[in-house]
Amino acid sequence: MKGGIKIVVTIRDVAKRARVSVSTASRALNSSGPVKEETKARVSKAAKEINYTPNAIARGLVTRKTGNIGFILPASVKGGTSNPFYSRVFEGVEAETRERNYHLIFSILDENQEDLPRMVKEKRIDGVIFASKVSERFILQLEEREITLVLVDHAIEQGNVNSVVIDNFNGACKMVNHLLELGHRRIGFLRGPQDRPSFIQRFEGYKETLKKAGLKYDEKIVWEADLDFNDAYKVMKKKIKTQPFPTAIFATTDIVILAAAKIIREEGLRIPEDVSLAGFDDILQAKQAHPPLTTIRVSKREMGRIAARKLFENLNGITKKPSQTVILTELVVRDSTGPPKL
Amino acid sequence: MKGGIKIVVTIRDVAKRARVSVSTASRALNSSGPVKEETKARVSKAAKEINYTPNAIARGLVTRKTGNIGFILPASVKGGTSNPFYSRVFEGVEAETRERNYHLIFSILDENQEDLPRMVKEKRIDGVIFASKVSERFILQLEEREITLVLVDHAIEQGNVNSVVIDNFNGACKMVNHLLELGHRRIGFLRGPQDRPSFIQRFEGYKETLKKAGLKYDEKIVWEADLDFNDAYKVMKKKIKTQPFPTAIFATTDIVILAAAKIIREEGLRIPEDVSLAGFDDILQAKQAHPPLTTIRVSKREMGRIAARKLFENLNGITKKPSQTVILTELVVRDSTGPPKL
DNA sequence: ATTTATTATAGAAACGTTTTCATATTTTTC
DNA sequence: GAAAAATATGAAAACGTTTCTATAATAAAT
Repeated sequence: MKGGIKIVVTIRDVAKRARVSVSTASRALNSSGPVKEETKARVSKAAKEINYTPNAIARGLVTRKTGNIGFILPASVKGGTSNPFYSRVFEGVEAETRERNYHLIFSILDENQEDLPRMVKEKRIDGVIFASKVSERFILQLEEREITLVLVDHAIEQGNVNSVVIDNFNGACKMVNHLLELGHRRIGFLRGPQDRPSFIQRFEGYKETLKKAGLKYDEKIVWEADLDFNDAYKVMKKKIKTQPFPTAIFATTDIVILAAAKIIREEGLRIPEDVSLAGFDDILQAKQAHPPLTTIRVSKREMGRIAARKLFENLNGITKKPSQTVILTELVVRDSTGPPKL
Repeated sequence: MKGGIKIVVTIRDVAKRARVSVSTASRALNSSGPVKEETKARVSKAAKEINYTPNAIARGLVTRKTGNIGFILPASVKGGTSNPFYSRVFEGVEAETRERNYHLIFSILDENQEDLPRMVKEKRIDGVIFASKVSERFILQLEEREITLVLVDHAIEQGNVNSVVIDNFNGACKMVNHLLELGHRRIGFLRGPQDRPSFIQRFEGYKETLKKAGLKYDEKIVWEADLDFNDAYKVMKKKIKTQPFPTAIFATTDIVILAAAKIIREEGLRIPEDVSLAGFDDILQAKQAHPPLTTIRVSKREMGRIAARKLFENLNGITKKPSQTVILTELVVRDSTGPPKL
């Protein structure tokens, strides 16, 4: 075995050993057609004895299924693989994929790339999960090729596309209500780039809730930051002098509020005594922070699982028409919010 | 095109259109054999016109190369996909993989699984990168199948295995020296599980440096914690009462020292005035923490890139014999360390 | 006991490439 | 200008499966 001759065990060897034809061996192994119990046993035994494993490539060629699915993350997502939100979504996808005996190809996509990723063009995958923003042109191209697609944390206006999205609007409402109940009347909002539906919705939730409470919307305390720590830090550094300063700040994202927390503490202000801070997503660090962060919990892992499940249901023809699943949120009150100073 | 008839463009179509045989078409497209400039141009043109993309599966069947590589993370790694260390390593692997036009299959491996992962058995990959701990039996099985392998953040005693490891020992020495220079004489160590070479080496670095400085090793202030936030938090909660308490604590990992920081702050102690804190790895959160963490920087992304590069060099026959690459570290002094109180 | 239906098996084609081998064409050499 | 060498092309085999079709063996029905 070690002696230089490379031995590749094929189904042909199994067939020979079990003294059946290749086709029966195949049928026996996959239970894909009639075969006598006795021979079936004989084939399985033979396969086990010579340690046979089917070659996925060869199989894929004829079945036109690869057993792989793709997970694509746009290059614009801050933090890439290390992004605390999407890495958890990915975790869910991975778990579901593994349980179903599929394999998972991961890829980062440059958005202004004209063409479909090679992954799909070369037919390496059966379906694909797309996280975050995708261009419509892209989706159209996928549809044309009849590649099953699921969007996660993003929905597309027109068209029937599978998607798993967050109930962003109500999540934001919950948080603002929480702050209102604590007695805050001057609540700032640190919003993300407004080119993504999720962030727009969160902002809408903020505005709407203020309005309902009869409070006027003050754009002096609505600031915009990119969704990474450094940028948010810079933005807050500029805005920290705003007068009158809000008694509470709510941010589109935990990351962003964490950056705010840093600068606020550096300025000698106390959280929540001087200013309450609230985030969205409930990433791991929210709980670990000091003080632990009040936030809106999103089941990121679950989102991934659901997206994957949706994909598999489509692949296996269980479902045919695309659907949108909305993930509900939960208010998690920790120590970064409290009543305002009098 | 939309009308139900599924059109699959194959090399046969290209050949027909360019009025050459399939074999010349193949040669032309891949520059894999002699073909007249003129016909080559004709073939390329034809291919472009009908929008031909080679089917990777079919190609893989004959070339016995898939163009995929695997990245495997043991299930025991805390945080899985979200682990702040390995997710960055993965990022490096991904980047390198993409640049080389390979694809990346990600998988989590249950360690006490007897058998090789399906990914390799079914020949879906050309080579594999293994992060963290791997069982020797596993490596042997891979060698037997002649699957190229690179270990990252782990080395194996016996045998010639490609690996990329950290200079853990010297990294730890640097940090302890830094603390000594600040004037600390009672330095605690929060170590990780001692079943992994990396963590043993870091611990050795700690002990050795103390010894060289003529300080005695006090096991009362050497504590062991699992490498996740919660466990470290629990451990520290128990040990916080230790008397006399160290004036500085060094931990195997940033995560662990971050957990320690939390409980220390909750106990009303100040960092670094009352106790200096130092970590290892320089994960993103180290810089973002309050106060920012003094730590040992490891180029995680670079580790991933190097590992991948090593793999590709082996796959392409550029290098034949396995080698070990040691990644050097760098002391990063931030605000969590300072001179001890008198 | 014969026909009919059912179940088992085998042979061959197909999947879309690359590669080997043989043949045809062109170029070089003497 | 013929022989030799180099270059260009095409036909067919191969990669390892699954699946289709045809035939053989068995069971059920008359």
